[in-house]
Amino acid sequence: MPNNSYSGSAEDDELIDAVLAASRALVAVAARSLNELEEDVTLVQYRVLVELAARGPQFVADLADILGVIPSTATRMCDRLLTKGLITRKRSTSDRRLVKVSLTQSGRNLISQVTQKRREELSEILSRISPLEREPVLNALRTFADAAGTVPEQEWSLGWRLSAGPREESKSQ
Amino acid sequence: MPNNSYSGSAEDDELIDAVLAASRALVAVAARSLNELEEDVTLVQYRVLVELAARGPQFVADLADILGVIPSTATRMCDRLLTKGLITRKRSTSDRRLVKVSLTQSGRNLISQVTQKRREELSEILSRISPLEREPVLNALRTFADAAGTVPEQEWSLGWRLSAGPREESKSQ
DNA sequence: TTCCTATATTTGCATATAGCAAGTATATAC
DNA sequence: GTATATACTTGCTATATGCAAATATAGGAA
Repeated sequence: MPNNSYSGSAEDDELIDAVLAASRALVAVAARSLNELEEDVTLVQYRVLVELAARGPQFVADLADILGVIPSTATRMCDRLLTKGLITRKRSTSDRRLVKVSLTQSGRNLISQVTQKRREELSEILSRISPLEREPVLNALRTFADAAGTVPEQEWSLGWRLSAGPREESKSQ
Repeated sequence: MPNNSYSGSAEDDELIDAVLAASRALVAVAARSLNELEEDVTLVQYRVLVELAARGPQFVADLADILGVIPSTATRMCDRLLTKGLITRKRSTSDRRLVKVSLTQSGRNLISQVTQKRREELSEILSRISPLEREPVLNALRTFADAAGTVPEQEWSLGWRLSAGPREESKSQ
């Protein structure tokens, strides 16, 4: 073993599988929470709302940066959210080139509903982990995230999309 | 604390953040590994190749099931991968309705390259976790994944897409 | 055999997502 | 006051996706 840095192999694969499985589960949770609404929103659109909720109103270019997409994509994302009444667009008076994007009350409501649903589902999952293990699990996840977390925000454009197609009223799946 | 089942709140959010951060990091790793190839493949397309590599040649309908999409989507995914020379399509002689999809050598090579790159990056990350913690971290991730793992494969269509747009030769990011 | 039905895949159509390039409006610098 | 830079939008193209309809084939019934 010439390398002084860790260079596992089978263990790497196990780690990949473990994190992917965890992430998969979480995405599924988010997706289910979203699907249970009447409002028809994709996961990508939902993330836009989440960022607006977390950071407050943003200009289009900033929003694009946050999402890791180019401005034109952000513009069109906003077009769709505007149509759905989840955001508003307002041109700045001080600099009329800027357009500020804000959540509507409807958008905020949607966030709360999804958050609530997700919290319930998460509790479900956590209740299946023995109380003694909860804290260690959480710490371990943080340790991993920290070690890996040197990742610029841009780089995850992300891995959210569950359905890009037209509405899926039917929840046929 | 009236509830007998766990019903954390701030902790739920921390857990969500931890897992999402971890998953984000991993997706970024996969994406970087993919971007460093000359071959121009999206993460969604890559996943098709991965499943074919793991399970061997598949019929279109089975592939669709595995990926959690409807058959028409699988067909068109195959169209694109065929164009790129990464898979072959062959109509079954015993039942001429069936089409078997297989990896080409080129497709297999791509998988190995990405796997190699990913392994290197993962080792990078693991080397930043103290050796003593590695095992616990891995176990914790598995514990979480197991607890959450009641998720039907279909439900994660997944959360892979990093770029759906046209090629990104420029790697400008 | 012929016809009906079930199955496997493909194709047409619509929408969302995404990048690039060109266009528009506005601000700032010289 | 013109040139340049900035912020956003629009046109174009490609990927990803679902639904519905079309196509081809298989299998069973009359």
